[in-house]
Amino acid sequence: MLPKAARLRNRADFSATMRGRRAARGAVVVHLKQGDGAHGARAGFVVSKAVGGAVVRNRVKRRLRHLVAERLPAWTPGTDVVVRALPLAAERGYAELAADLDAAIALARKPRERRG
RNA sequence: UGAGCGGUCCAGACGGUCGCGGCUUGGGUUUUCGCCCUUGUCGAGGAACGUCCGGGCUCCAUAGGGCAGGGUGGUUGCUAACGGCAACCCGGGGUGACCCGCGGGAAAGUGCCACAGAGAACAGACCGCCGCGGCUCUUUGGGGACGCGGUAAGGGUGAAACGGUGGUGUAAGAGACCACCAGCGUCCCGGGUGACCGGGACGGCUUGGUAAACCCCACCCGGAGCAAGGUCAAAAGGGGUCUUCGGGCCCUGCGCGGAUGUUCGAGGGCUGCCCGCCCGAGUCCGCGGGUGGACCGCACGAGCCCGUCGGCGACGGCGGGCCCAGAUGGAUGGCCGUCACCGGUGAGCGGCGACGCGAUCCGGUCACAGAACCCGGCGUAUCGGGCCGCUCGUCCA
RNA sequence: GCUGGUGUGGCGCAAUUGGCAGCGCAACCGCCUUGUAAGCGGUAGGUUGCGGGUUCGAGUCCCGCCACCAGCU
Repeated sequence: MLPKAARLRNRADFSATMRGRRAARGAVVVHLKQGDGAHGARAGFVVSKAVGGAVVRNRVKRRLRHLVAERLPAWTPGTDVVVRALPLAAERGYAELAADLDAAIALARKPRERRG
């Protein structure tokens, strides 16, 4: 899973990352912010009460942590990511969550064309 | 063999692999903090849940008195304590094993009892029954409506109608009187620690329900909560002093403004009021600012397991063994295999049949649910399974 | 961790000391209008969040749950 150093651990880091690029796919919303590279890539998770009880929330969080841990080494240092789970995530299996996460990250990384 | 009652235990198992958190062995690196590799070990529940009670612990003063307020409510025990548990008593349910009960007081007082009904709380004459009176009808037996009075045995209303049955009595009736029964009160005898139980004597013939209405009685209750509380660090500003004017050292612990106060005592603590007591030089309001970190508390405890003794039991004594989560954006997990279990499929086998057994393959691991200071309970949620004891019925011997 | 509140027709709200569960809007039907709206008349719609208990009788009183909302530290 994720060692302590690879996790976002305070409110300031979270809100900074949340202000970055956002993309949603399936059951997850990904916030991505490219930092200066002073530290390695880091990730944080937000699973609200709307997703379910404590057992469900923990299960969703653990699956997401495993998924992110597999992908984290590929990211450039300084990348901060916050993964938010939507209520739909409670019914998603491991493979489905993986697909959602990959799609959302790809979308967030792609330079978005300016609208309007 | 069918139906049921009570209790108790489990909460998929094993292996592989990749990981996470705590403690730890050895090594590397680094001025330290730390980081990396490595060794070993531990890592969710019976409800961890809801937060309905009780305690430990910490601070408030060592936790005081009275009133108010709140809680509990059969008895005897168990316990650190409880609103919990055990046994027993009483009442109710069940053929039974057994289950259910906020189960003190209604002759201390106050309140309430809608609608219906004649009358609803020191009762009450609507119908009926009975007597008397005049009137009237008459087939001369008697009938009818009316008035006055008697009557609580019958009808009807209601959740509830002021004891029940039988007799005496009477115009008809009535505890008016009598016998038995039920119930109440007082006293006595026996049993039990006690709630209470069994028996007897006497007394008015009889007193409704509601206290989860106010209330009375007995007993219990100080407040807040680990964000308790403590240690350290950091911080802005102010004052003093030295100065080579760069700054150094010491004290205080944010600054500014306002109000009030220093044995003529503010303010605070003991939740509200009174008393009593204690601390006592600050306290309150407005505006603006700083830090919002680390460690301790924090996991050896009313601890768990085994044996034995006492007790009907809850539980307790003794002996031995064991160490068993400690995170802080919050660890305890992901994937794979085998077995087991469950659901589906149903080759085939047994049987006249209903049906039973069941290869193979597919899917699932699951119900309720996640520690956050710690315990004892209660309540609630829940897929199933194992074991023990007991009851009632049926069949066979 | 602690504390308080709410739950009643589809929606918003009432209900005196416990005594027939109501009101407005909405819905449906009819009238009015050339038609619609407004207006008028009528109709239906309720496990009072759930489960127990006290009582003759519970939306109301007591106990236990469920959901939602708010506050304090």
